[in-house]
Amino acid sequence: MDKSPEVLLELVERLGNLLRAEFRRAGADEQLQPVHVHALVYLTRANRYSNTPQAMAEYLGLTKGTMSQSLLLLDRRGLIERYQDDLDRRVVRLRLSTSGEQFLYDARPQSAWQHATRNISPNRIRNAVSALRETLTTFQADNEGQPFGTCSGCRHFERLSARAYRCGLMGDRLSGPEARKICWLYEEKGSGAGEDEE
Amino acid sequence: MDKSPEVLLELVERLGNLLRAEFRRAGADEQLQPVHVHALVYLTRANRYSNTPQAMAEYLGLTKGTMSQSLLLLDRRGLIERYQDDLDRRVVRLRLSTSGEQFLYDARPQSAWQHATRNISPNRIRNAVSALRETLTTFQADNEGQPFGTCSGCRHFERLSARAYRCGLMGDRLSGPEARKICWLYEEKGSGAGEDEE
DNA sequence: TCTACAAAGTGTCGACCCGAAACTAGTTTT
DNA sequence: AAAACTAGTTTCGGGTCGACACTTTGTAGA
Repeated sequence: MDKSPEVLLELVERLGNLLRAEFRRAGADEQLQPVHVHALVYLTRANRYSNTPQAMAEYLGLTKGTMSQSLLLLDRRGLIERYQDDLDRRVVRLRLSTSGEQFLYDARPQSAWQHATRNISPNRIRNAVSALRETLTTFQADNEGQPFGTCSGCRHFERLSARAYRCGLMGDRLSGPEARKICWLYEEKGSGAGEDEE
Repeated sequence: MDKSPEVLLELVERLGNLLRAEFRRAGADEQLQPVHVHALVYLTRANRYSNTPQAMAEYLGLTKGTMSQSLLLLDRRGLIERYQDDLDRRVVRLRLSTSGEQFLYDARPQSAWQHATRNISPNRIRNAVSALRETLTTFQADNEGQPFGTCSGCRHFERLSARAYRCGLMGDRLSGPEARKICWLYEEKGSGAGEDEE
Protein backbone atom coordinates (compact mmCIF):
# COMPACT_ATOMS: atom_id res chain seq x y z
CA MET A 1 0.00 0.00 0.00
CA ASP A 2 1.12 3.53 -0.72
CA LYS A 3 1.24 5.94 2.17
CA SER A 4 2.12 9.01 0.12
CA PRO A 5 -1.23 10.79 0.36
CA GLU A 6 -1.07 10.50 4.14
CA VAL A 7 2.42 11.86 4.20
CA LEU A 8 1.39 14.72 1.97
CA LEU A 9 -1.45 15.51 4.35
CA GLU A 10 0.95 15.50 7.25
CA LEU A 11 3.34 17.85 5.49
CA VAL A 12 0.66 20.30 4.53
CA GLU A 13 -0.67 20.29 8.07
CA ARG A 14 2.72 20.81 9.56
CA LEU A 15 3.73 23.52 7.13
CA GLY A 16 0.37 25.11 7.76
CA ASN A 17 1.11 25.16 11.48
CA LEU A 18 4.51 26.66 10.94
CA LEU A 19 3.11 29.29 8.61
CA ARG A 20 0.55 30.11 11.20
CA ALA A 21 3.26 30.45 13.81
CA GLU A 22 5.14 32.67 11.39
CA PHE A 23 2.09 34.88 10.97
CA ARG A 24 1.78 35.02 14.72
CA ARG A 25 5.34 36.21 15.01
CA ALA A 26 4.84 38.78 12.27
CA GLY A 27 1.80 40.20 14.01
CA ALA A 28 3.19 40.16 17.53
CA ASP A 29 4.52 43.71 17.43
CA GLU A 30 1.14 45.09 16.49
CA GLN A 31 -0.70 42.69 18.79
CA LEU A 32 -2.31 40.99 15.83
CA GLN A 33 -3.42 37.38 15.72
CA PRO A 34 -2.42 35.13 12.82
CA VAL A 35 -5.85 35.41 11.30
CA HIS A 36 -5.58 39.20 11.20
CA VAL A 37 -2.30 39.06 9.34
CA HIS A 38 -3.78 36.56 6.96
CA ALA A 39 -6.71 38.87 6.33
CA LEU A 40 -4.36 41.71 5.44
CA VAL A 41 -2.43 39.48 3.09
CA TYR A 42 -5.66 38.41 1.49
CA LEU A 43 -6.56 42.01 0.74
CA THR A 44 -3.41 42.49 -1.28
CA ARG A 45 -4.38 39.55 -3.44
CA ALA A 46 -8.14 39.95 -3.86
CA ASN A 47 -9.67 41.47 -6.98
CA ARG A 48 -12.53 43.94 -7.09
CA TYR A 49 -15.21 41.31 -6.68
CA SER A 50 -13.59 39.68 -3.71
CA ASN A 51 -12.72 42.48 -1.31
CA THR A 52 -15.82 41.96 0.83
CA PRO A 53 -16.24 40.47 4.31
CA GLN A 54 -18.17 37.57 2.87
CA ALA A 55 -15.53 36.52 0.37
CA MET A 56 -12.87 36.91 3.01
CA ALA A 57 -14.77 34.78 5.51
CA GLU A 58 -15.17 32.10 2.87
CA TYR A 59 -11.48 32.24 2.06
CA LEU A 60 -10.30 32.07 5.64
CA GLY A 61 -12.89 29.47 6.60
CA LEU A 62 -14.66 31.61 9.22
CA THR A 63 -18.29 32.55 9.76
CA LYS A 64 -19.43 36.04 8.84
CA GLY A 65 -19.94 36.94 12.49
CA THR A 66 -16.38 36.08 13.37
CA MET A 67 -15.09 37.86 10.30
CA SER A 68 -17.03 40.96 11.25
CA GLN A 69 -15.27 41.06 14.61
CA SER A 70 -11.83 40.69 13.11
CA LEU A 71 -12.54 43.45 10.61
CA LEU A 72 -13.75 45.68 13.40
CA LEU A 73 -10.43 45.21 15.13
CA LEU A 74 -8.41 45.88 11.99
CA ASP A 75 -10.48 48.98 11.34
CA ARG A 76 -9.96 50.27 14.89
CA ARG A 77 -6.23 49.82 14.45
CA GLY A 78 -6.40 51.76 11.20
CA LEU A 79 -4.97 48.96 9.09
CA ILE A 80 -7.93 48.72 6.75
CA GLU A 81 -10.68 50.98 5.44
CA ARG A 82 -14.30 50.02 4.96
CA TYR A 83 -16.62 51.74 2.53
CA GLN A 84 -20.01 51.07 1.07
CA ASP A 85 -20.65 49.66 -2.35
CA ASP A 86 -22.50 52.08 -4.62
CA LEU A 87 -24.77 49.60 -6.31
CA ASP A 88 -25.70 47.35 -3.42
CA ARG A 89 -25.64 49.26 -0.20
CA ARG A 90 -25.66 46.14 1.92
CA VAL A 91 -22.18 45.37 0.68
CA VAL A 92 -19.09 46.59 2.48
CA ARG A 93 -15.87 46.87 0.54
CA LEU A 94 -12.45 46.65 2.09
CA ARG A 95 -9.05 48.02 1.29
CA LEU A 96 -5.70 48.24 3.01
CA SER A 97 -4.96 51.62 4.52
CA THR A 98 -1.55 53.19 4.15
CA SER A 99 -0.52 51.88 7.54
CA GLY A 100 -1.83 48.47 6.60
CA GLU A 101 0.45 48.45 3.59
CA GLN A 102 3.28 49.74 5.71
CA PHE A 103 2.73 46.96 8.21
CA LEU A 104 2.94 44.25 5.57
CA TYR A 105 6.00 45.90 4.12
CA ASP A 106 7.74 45.93 7.50
CA ALA A 107 6.66 42.57 8.83
CA ARG A 108 7.11 40.61 5.60
CA PRO A 109 5.11 37.69 6.91
CA GLN A 110 6.12 35.49 4.03
CA SER A 111 9.84 36.07 3.94
CA ALA A 112 10.79 33.00 6.00
CA TRP A 113 8.88 30.80 3.63
CA GLN A 114 10.38 32.37 0.50
CA HIS A 115 13.73 31.67 2.00
CA ALA A 116 12.82 28.07 2.76
CA THR A 117 12.19 27.24 -0.89
CA ARG A 118 15.49 28.65 -2.10
CA ASN A 119 17.15 25.28 -2.66
CA ILE A 120 14.36 23.75 -4.66
CA SER A 121 14.42 23.90 -8.43
CA PRO A 122 11.70 26.00 -10.06
CA ASN A 123 10.57 22.97 -11.94
CA ARG A 124 9.95 20.88 -8.85
CA ILE A 125 8.09 23.77 -7.29
CA ARG A 126 5.87 24.09 -10.34
CA ASN A 127 5.12 20.38 -10.19
CA ALA A 128 4.22 20.58 -6.52
CA VAL A 129 2.03 23.61 -7.22
CA SER A 130 0.20 21.73 -9.91
CA ALA A 131 -0.47 18.72 -7.68
CA LEU A 132 -1.64 20.82 -4.75
CA ARG A 133 -3.81 22.96 -6.97
CA GLU A 134 -5.56 19.89 -8.26
CA THR A 135 -6.06 18.64 -4.73
CA LEU A 136 -7.52 21.98 -3.73
CA THR A 137 -9.93 22.00 -6.65
CA THR A 138 -11.15 18.50 -5.88
CA PHE A 139 -11.42 19.28 -2.21
CA GLN A 140 -13.51 22.35 -2.85
CA ALA A 141 -15.73 20.57 -5.33
CA ASP A 142 -16.33 17.82 -2.76
CA ASN A 143 -17.20 20.29 -0.05
CA GLU A 144 -19.00 22.84 -2.17
CA GLY A 145 -16.72 25.57 -1.00
CA GLN A 146 -16.13 28.69 -3.01
CA PRO A 147 -13.37 27.93 -5.51
CA PHE A 148 -11.12 31.06 -5.46
CA GLY A 149 -8.87 31.21 -8.46
CA THR A 150 -7.22 33.75 -10.70
CA CYS A 151 -8.92 34.92 -13.87
CA SER A 152 -6.58 33.25 -16.33
CA GLY A 153 -8.05 29.81 -15.66
CA CYS A 154 -11.62 30.92 -15.21
CA ARG A 155 -14.54 30.04 -17.40
CA HIS A 156 -15.67 33.68 -17.56
CA PHE A 157 -12.33 35.06 -18.64
CA GLU A 158 -12.33 36.70 -22.08
CA ARG A 159 -9.39 38.13 -23.94
CA LEU A 160 -10.38 41.24 -25.85
CA SER A 161 -6.98 41.97 -27.32
CA ALA A 162 -3.32 41.44 -26.53
CA ARG A 163 -3.56 43.23 -23.23
CA ALA A 164 -7.24 43.88 -22.60
CA TYR A 165 -9.38 41.34 -20.78
CA ARG A 166 -12.93 41.05 -19.63
CA CYS A 167 -14.91 39.10 -17.07
CA GLY A 168 -17.84 37.60 -18.92
CA LEU A 169 -19.83 37.12 -15.74
CA MET A 170 -19.65 40.66 -14.43
CA GLY A 171 -19.07 42.34 -17.79
CA ASP A 172 -16.19 44.51 -16.59
CA ARG A 173 -12.96 45.11 -18.37
CA LEU A 174 -9.92 43.97 -16.46
CA SER A 175 -6.35 45.16 -16.46
CA GLY A 176 -3.52 42.67 -16.68
CA PRO A 177 -2.56 42.95 -13.00
CA GLU A 178 -6.18 42.69 -11.93
CA ALA A 179 -6.58 39.50 -13.92
CA ARG A 180 -3.84 37.94 -11.80
CA LYS A 181 -5.61 38.55 -8.51
CA ILE A 182 -7.81 36.16 -6.59
CA CYS A 183 -11.49 36.04 -7.41
CA TRP A 184 -14.19 34.19 -5.55
CA LEU A 185 -16.45 34.03 -8.61
CA TYR A 186 -13.89 31.76 -10.20
CA GLU A 187 -15.21 28.74 -12.04
CA GLU A 188 -13.13 25.97 -13.53
CA LYS A 189 -13.06 25.89 -17.31
CA GLY A 190 -15.30 23.28 -18.84
CA SER A 191 -12.58 20.90 -19.98
CA GLY A 192 -10.12 18.81 -17.95
CA ALA A 193 -8.48 20.12 -14.82
CA GLY A 194 -5.31 22.19 -14.93
CA GLU A 195 -3.83 23.79 -18.01
CA ASP A 196 -0.44 25.22 -17.41
CA GLU A 197 2.96 24.41 -16.05
CA GLU A 198 5.94 22.97 -17.80
CA MET B 1 10.24 36.70 -12.59
CA ASP B 2 8.87 33.42 -11.33
CA LYS B 3 5.93 33.58 -8.97
CA SER B 4 5.78 29.87 -8.23
CA PRO B 5 7.10 29.98 -4.67
CA GLU B 6 4.46 32.58 -3.80
CA VAL B 7 1.75 30.47 -5.34
CA LEU B 8 2.97 27.42 -3.46
CA LEU B 9 2.81 29.40 -0.24
CA GLU B 10 -0.70 30.44 -1.02
CA LEU B 11 -1.79 26.89 -1.72
CA VAL B 12 -0.27 25.53 1.44
CA GLU B 13 -1.91 28.29 3.45
CA ARG B 14 -5.26 27.72 1.88
CA LEU B 15 -5.13 23.95 2.17
CA GLY B 16 -4.00 24.43 5.74
CA ASN B 17 -7.08 26.54 6.42
CA LEU B 18 -9.37 24.00 4.84
CA LEU B 19 -7.77 21.19 6.79
CA ARG B 20 -8.25 23.20 9.93
CA ALA B 21 -11.90 23.72 9.06
CA GLU B 22 -12.16 19.99 8.42
CA PHE B 23 -10.70 19.27 11.84
CA ARG B 24 -13.16 21.70 13.31
CA ARG B 25 -16.02 19.87 11.69
CA ALA B 26 -14.68 16.51 12.84
CA GLY B 27 -14.47 17.69 16.43
CA ALA B 28 -17.79 19.51 16.51
CA ASP B 29 -19.77 16.56 17.85
CA GLU B 30 -17.45 16.18 20.80
CA GLN B 31 -17.06 19.94 21.26
CA LEU B 32 -13.41 19.73 20.36
CA GLN B 33 -11.36 22.48 18.80
CA PRO B 34 -9.20 21.80 15.74
CA VAL B 35 -6.09 21.76 17.84
CA HIS B 36 -7.51 19.02 20.05
CA VAL B 37 -8.25 16.83 17.08
CA HIS B 38 -4.78 17.47 15.78
CA ALA B 39 -3.33 16.47 19.14
CA LEU B 40 -5.18 13.16 19.03
CA VAL B 41 -3.99 12.51 15.50
CA TYR B 42 -0.45 13.28 16.59
CA LEU B 43 -0.66 10.64 19.29
CA THR B 44 -1.39 7.95 16.75
CA ARG B 45 1.76 8.89 14.89
CA ALA B 46 4.27 9.60 17.68
CA ASN B 47 6.86 7.03 18.73
CA ARG B 48 7.84 6.24 22.30
CA TYR B 49 10.19 9.20 22.65
CA SER B 50 7.67 11.69 21.37
CA ASN B 51 4.47 11.04 23.29
CA THR B 52 5.11 13.82 25.80
CA PRO B 53 3.49 17.23 26.23
CA GLN B 54 6.72 18.91 25.29
CA ALA B 55 7.18 17.13 21.98
CA MET B 56 3.55 17.70 21.17
CA ALA B 57 3.76 21.41 21.92
CA GLU B 58 6.77 21.65 19.68
CA TYR B 59 4.98 19.80 16.90
CA LEU B 60 1.83 21.85 17.08
CA GLY B 61 3.70 25.10 17.54
CA LEU B 62 2.24 25.92 20.97
CA THR B 63 3.80 26.86 24.27
CA LYS B 64 3.93 24.30 27.02
CA GLY B 65 1.39 26.23 29.06
CA THR B 66 -1.15 26.17 26.28
CA MET B 67 -0.44 22.53 25.61
CA SER B 68 -1.00 21.72 29.24
CA GLN B 69 -4.47 23.23 29.08
CA SER B 70 -5.44 21.32 25.98
CA LEU B 71 -4.24 18.06 27.50
CA LEU B 72 -6.20 18.78 30.63
CA LEU B 73 -9.33 19.10 28.56
CA LEU B 74 -8.66 15.93 26.57
CA ASP B 75 -8.01 14.10 29.81
CA ARG B 76 -11.24 15.33 31.38
CA ARG B 77 -13.13 14.12 28.32
CA GLY B 78 -11.48 10.74 28.68
CA LEU B 79 -9.90 10.81 25.23
CA ILE B 80 -6.33 10.43 26.43
CA GLU B 81 -4.51 8.96 29.39
CA ARG B 82 -1.56 10.50 31.18
CA TYR B 83 0.95 8.51 33.16
CA GLN B 84 4.33 9.12 34.68
CA ASP B 85 7.58 8.07 33.16
CA ASP B 86 9.43 5.55 35.33
CA LEU B 87 12.90 6.87 34.82
CA ASP B 88 12.28 10.59 34.98
CA ARG B 89 9.31 11.35 37.12
CA ARG B 90 8.97 14.88 35.83
CA VAL B 91 7.98 13.48 32.46
CA VAL B 92 4.37 12.81 31.58
CA ARG B 93 3.60 10.27 28.90
CA LEU B 94 0.47 10.29 26.82
CA ARG B 95 -1.57 7.70 25.04
CA LEU B 96 -4.96 7.56 23.39
CA SER B 97 -7.67 5.99 25.50
CA THR B 98 -10.10 3.55 24.00
CA SER B 99 -12.65 6.28 23.49
CA GLY B 100 -9.96 8.45 21.93
CA GLU B 101 -9.29 5.73 19.40
CA GLN B 102 -12.98 5.30 18.87
CA PHE B 103 -13.40 9.00 18.26
CA LEU B 104 -10.74 9.05 15.56
CA TYR B 105 -12.24 5.97 14.02
CA ASP B 106 -15.68 7.55 13.87
CA ALA B 107 -14.74 11.09 12.90
CA ARG B 108 -12.08 10.15 10.35
CA PRO B 109 -10.73 13.68 10.28
CA GLN B 110 -8.57 12.97 7.26
CA SER B 111 -11.05 11.26 5.00
CA ALA B 112 -12.02 14.34 3.00
CA TRP B 113 -8.42 14.95 2.20
CA GLN B 114 -7.72 11.35 1.20
CA HIS B 115 -10.62 11.66 -1.15
CA ALA B 116 -9.34 14.91 -2.59
CA THR B 117 -6.11 13.32 -3.82
CA ARG B 118 -7.81 10.44 -5.57
CA ASN B 119 -7.29 11.79 -9.10
CA ILE B 120 -3.61 12.52 -8.73
CA SER B 121 -1.07 9.98 -9.81
CA PRO B 122 1.06 8.43 -7.06
CA ASN B 123 4.10 9.67 -8.82
CA ARG B 124 3.05 13.31 -8.78
CA ILE B 125 2.15 12.98 -5.14
CA ARG B 126 5.55 11.57 -4.32
CA ASN B 127 7.18 14.45 -6.13
CA ALA B 128 5.11 16.99 -4.26
CA VAL B 129 5.94 15.24 -1.00
CA SER B 130 9.60 15.43 -1.77
CA ALA B 131 9.48 19.15 -2.54
CA LEU B 132 7.45 19.99 0.55
CA ARG B 133 9.63 17.83 2.75
CA GLU B 134 12.68 19.69 1.59
CA THR B 135 10.96 22.99 2.24
CA LEU B 136 10.03 21.85 5.72
CA THR B 137 13.55 20.78 6.51
CA THR B 138 15.00 24.08 5.33
CA PHE B 139 12.35 26.02 7.17
CA GLN B 140 13.04 24.21 10.41
CA ALA B 141 16.77 24.57 10.03
CA ASP B 142 16.32 28.32 9.50
CA ASN B 143 14.11 28.67 12.55
CA GLU B 144 15.85 26.17 14.77
CA GLY B 145 12.67 24.21 15.30
CA GLN B 146 12.66 20.57 16.30
CA PRO B 147 12.90 18.52 13.09
CA PHE B 148 10.40 15.65 13.56
CA GLY B 149 11.01 12.82 11.15
CA THR B 150 10.65 9.08 10.95
CA CYS B 151 13.48 6.80 11.92
CA SER B 152 14.32 5.57 8.45
CA GLY B 153 15.98 8.84 7.47
CA CYS B 154 17.53 9.59 10.85
CA ARG B 155 21.18 9.74 11.65
CA HIS B 156 20.72 7.55 14.72
CA PHE B 157 18.91 4.77 12.92
CA GLU B 158 20.71 1.46 12.92
CA ARG B 159 19.69 -1.72 11.18
CA LEU B 160 20.56 -4.77 13.27
CA SER B 161 19.20 -7.37 10.90
CA ALA B 162 16.55 -7.73 8.23
CA ARG B 163 13.77 -6.72 10.54
CA ALA B 164 15.40 -5.51 13.73
CA TYR B 165 16.34 -1.89 14.21
CA ARG B 166 17.88 0.26 16.87
CA CYS B 167 18.01 3.90 17.81
CA GLY B 168 21.66 4.71 18.33
CA LEU B 169 20.85 7.77 20.40
CA MET B 170 18.60 6.14 22.97
CA GLY B 171 19.99 2.62 22.59
CA ASP B 172 16.58 0.96 22.31
CA ARG B 173 15.58 -1.69 19.87
CA LEU B 174 12.74 -0.70 17.60
CA SER B 175 10.11 -2.72 15.83
CA GLY B 176 9.34 -2.11 12.17
CA PRO B 177 6.11 -0.23 12.80
CA GLU B 178 7.70 1.84 15.53
CA ALA B 179 10.47 2.86 13.16
CA ARG B 180 7.84 4.37 10.90
CA LYS B 181 6.43 6.68 13.55
CA ILE B 182 7.29 10.30 14.16
CA CYS B 183 10.22 11.09 16.41
CA TRP B 184 11.27 14.46 17.71
CA LEU B 185 14.86 13.36 18.23
CA TYR B 186 15.17 13.03 14.50
CA GLU B 187 18.31 14.34 12.92
CA GLU B 188 19.02 14.56 9.22
CA LYS B 189 21.65 12.15 7.95
CA GLY B 190 25.03 13.68 7.37
CA SER B 191 25.00 13.65 3.56
CA GLY B 192 22.80 15.53 1.12
CA ALA B 193 19.14 16.14 1.83
CA GLY B 194 16.47 13.63 0.90
CA GLU B 195 17.06 10.19 -0.51
CA ASP B 196 14.34 8.77 -2.65
CA GLU B 197 11.56 9.94 -4.89
CA GLU B 198 11.05 10.09 -8.63
C1' DT C 1 -47.76 48.81 -3.83
C1' DC C 2 -47.63 45.97 -0.28
C1' DT C 3 -45.70 41.95 1.43
C1' DA C 4 -42.88 38.25 1.96
C1' DC C 5 -38.34 36.68 1.76
C1' DA C 6 -33.39 36.48 1.05
C1' DA C 7 -28.81 38.44 1.63
C1' DA C 8 -24.83 41.26 3.75
C1' DG C 9 -23.28 42.69 7.94
C1' DT C 10 -23.32 43.73 13.05
C1' DG C 11 -23.77 42.75 18.12
C1' DT C 12 -23.84 39.66 22.06
C1' DC C 13 -22.79 35.57 24.58
C1' DG C 14 -20.15 31.79 26.35
C1' DA C 15 -16.63 28.36 25.84
C1' DC C 16 -12.21 28.16 24.67
C1' DC C 17 -7.30 29.49 22.69
C1' DC C 18 -2.96 31.29 23.55
C1' DG C 19 1.37 33.43 25.32
C1' DA C 20 3.60 35.27 29.42
C1' DA C 21 5.08 34.65 33.70
C1' DA C 22 5.05 32.71 38.21
C1' DC C 23 5.13 28.33 40.35
C1' DT C 24 5.89 23.06 41.74
C1' DA C 25 8.45 19.22 41.74
C1' DG C 26 12.04 16.16 40.09
C1' DT C 27 17.02 15.87 38.25
C1' DT C 28 21.74 17.19 37.59
C1' DT C 29 25.79 19.83 38.74
C1' DT C 30 29.04 21.62 41.79
C1' DA D 1 23.48 20.32 50.33
C1' DA D 2 22.90 24.32 47.57
C1' DA D 3 22.37 25.97 42.94
C1' DA D 4 21.03 25.44 38.37
C1' DC D 5 18.17 23.33 35.36
C1' DT D 6 14.10 20.88 33.32
C1' DA D 7 9.07 19.03 32.59
C1' DG D 8 4.91 20.33 33.46
C1' DT D 9 0.99 23.14 35.84
C1' DT D 10 -1.51 27.25 37.15
C1' DT D 11 -3.15 31.85 36.60
C1' DC D 12 -4.18 35.89 34.09
C1' DG D 13 -5.95 38.71 30.35
C1' DG D 14 -6.97 39.70 25.71
C1' DG D 15 -8.67 37.63 21.70
C1' DT D 16 -11.00 33.73 18.70
C1' DC D 17 -14.90 31.54 17.20
C1' DG D 18 -19.61 29.63 16.28
C1' DA D 19 -24.45 30.26 17.35
C1' DC D 20 -28.03 33.13 17.18
C1' DA D 21 -30.72 37.19 17.20
C1' DC D 22 -30.96 41.53 14.92
C1' DT D 23 -30.82 45.56 11.32
C1' DT D 24 -30.67 47.19 6.78
C1' DT D 25 -31.07 46.63 2.00
C1' DG D 26 -32.37 44.37 -2.15
C1' DT D 27 -35.66 41.24 -4.79
C1' DA D 28 -39.75 38.68 -6.11
C1' DG D 29 -44.58 37.76 -5.95
C1' DA D 30 -49.51 38.96 -5.32
